[in-house]
Amino acid sequence: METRDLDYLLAVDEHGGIGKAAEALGMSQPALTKAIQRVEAQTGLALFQRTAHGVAPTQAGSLFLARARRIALEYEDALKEMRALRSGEQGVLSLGYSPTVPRRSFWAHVASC
Amino acid sequence: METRDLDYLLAVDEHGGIGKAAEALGMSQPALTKAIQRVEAQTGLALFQRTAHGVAPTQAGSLFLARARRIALEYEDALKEMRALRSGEQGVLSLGYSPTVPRRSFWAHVASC
DNA sequence: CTCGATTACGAGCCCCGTAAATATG
DNA sequence: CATATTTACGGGGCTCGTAATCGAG
Repeated sequence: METRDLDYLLAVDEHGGIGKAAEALGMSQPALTKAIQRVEAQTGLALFQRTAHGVAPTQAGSLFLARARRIALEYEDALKEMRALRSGEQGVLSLGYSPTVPRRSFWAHVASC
Repeated sequence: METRDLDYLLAVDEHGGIGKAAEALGMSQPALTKAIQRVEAQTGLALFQRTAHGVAPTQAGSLFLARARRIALEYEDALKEMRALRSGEQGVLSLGYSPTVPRRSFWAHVASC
């Protein structure tokens, strides 16, 4: 499964239709149709019910969409964290302690950072 | 990003080396090398430090691995839930209530399921 | 009638395998 | 020395676009 597929699912759910979602995603309707079918094949269940005015999540679809939202968010968070590390906004603070170092000079050193 | 890539990362971390991980994954070592580089390109950071005896996670790598573990688990959980739904082990229980239905016959009906 | 599904075709990309040479700690 | 990286080559699969047609609520 690709993270892109999660966005596809969420877009279809948001727009309530494959055609509209495809337009919003900047892709063709047949491509998105196939993408959704791909995911449904991987889960082994119909995730959307096709109606005359578009699509609506099935019960299984609702459950999977909830998980998809969660996973998509955590993936984005992971990338954000990496971006933060990259731009130096955030770092990993490591504190080492050795009994041979006087506590006073240790904290003085920390403070000077 | 593909979920497969998460497994690649975790395997490399587990085995402490790209060569060994590649063997465990049943793929070639150059392919896994490129896969890791792919992920590192997407995160914009080096996730593993190359040593003489294999590789070790960098600080950024440790952070990303933790998130990767979490996401991989949640993805598996999502698939498991779908599998459970599919095989009827689990379902979505919906209870509807209408004042016009006598409570006694309602519960009698539920019990008969 | 509206929207999704399907078909057919092809283009392009991506991932991987193999094999050998190179770099690094 | 062991391990990872790089290079070159090719195969295979997957994803998408287009265009047109079919199917169903």
